[in-house]
Amino acid sequence: MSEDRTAEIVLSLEIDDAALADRLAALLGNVAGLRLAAPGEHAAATIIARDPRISPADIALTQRELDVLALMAEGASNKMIARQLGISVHTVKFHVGSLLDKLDATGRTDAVAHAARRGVIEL
Amino acid sequence: MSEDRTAEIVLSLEIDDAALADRLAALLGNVAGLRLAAPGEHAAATIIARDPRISPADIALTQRELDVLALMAEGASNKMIARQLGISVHTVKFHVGSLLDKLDATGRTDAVAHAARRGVIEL
DNA sequence: CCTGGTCCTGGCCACCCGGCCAGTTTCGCA
DNA sequence: TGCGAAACTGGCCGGGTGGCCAGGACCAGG
Repeated sequence: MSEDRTAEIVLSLEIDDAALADRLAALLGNVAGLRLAAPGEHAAATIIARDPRISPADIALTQRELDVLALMAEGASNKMIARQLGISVHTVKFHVGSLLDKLDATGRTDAVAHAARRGVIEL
Repeated sequence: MSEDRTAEIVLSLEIDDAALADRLAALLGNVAGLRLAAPGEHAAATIIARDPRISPADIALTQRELDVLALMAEGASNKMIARQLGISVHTVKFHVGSLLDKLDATGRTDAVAHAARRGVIEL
């Protein structure tokens, strides 16, 4: 294998908070067996800390809306969703309409993108 | 400020490679000033290492297809994309068709989801 | 020179989507 | 015991979507 288990583990940092980044860099710089990545260098793992103020509001979606949303993210049509959930196409469209409303989206593609951005669903 | 610069930094791990996770946990466990998060505990930062085998192949998309894809991810309709790029709706549909083909998607929503999963676009 | 790839355009058509109207049941909460 | 929220269903319809056919222009490489 190309993996050398004696090699240093290379870590890259993606941290919004500069103070936190400095503290982490200082701490990790003294640990034997791992190393911070040089700019552009491929890292085995990345340490991420995003500004939490960006995504505080998780939208209030009902269970059924979450079901529909998940299938939408899989690219399923209203008809397929209806079959999958054992409900009529009209009901699916009803839930999709609610989702477009709550997610402030103009269409199902936009809805999935918004939901993914806000962490409501995982792609 | 609410930040206590003497407190430990809490890190959580999201690593697909179990061996790598073990090595990192062992290394970081002995570092004074930081600590690994308990399950469910809020962490100041997250160490992420996704299985690279999942997204090795960045699909070969033409520049125009990337343009169309980006606008699709914004929820734009074919008509809006056409206006935005200064081309006809037919041409947009042509590129969308190519995208559906290359991304192995059944529809525009699926295409955006696949593209996001493979890192072709950023939501 | 000719082939292949990309980009562009047109028409046609079945189907899907989203918004509108209307109604039902079930449930928990005041 | 009402009352609203959630879930579900129906019909209707304009516009959007995706698949198919066809074509032309441009440019790099064989």
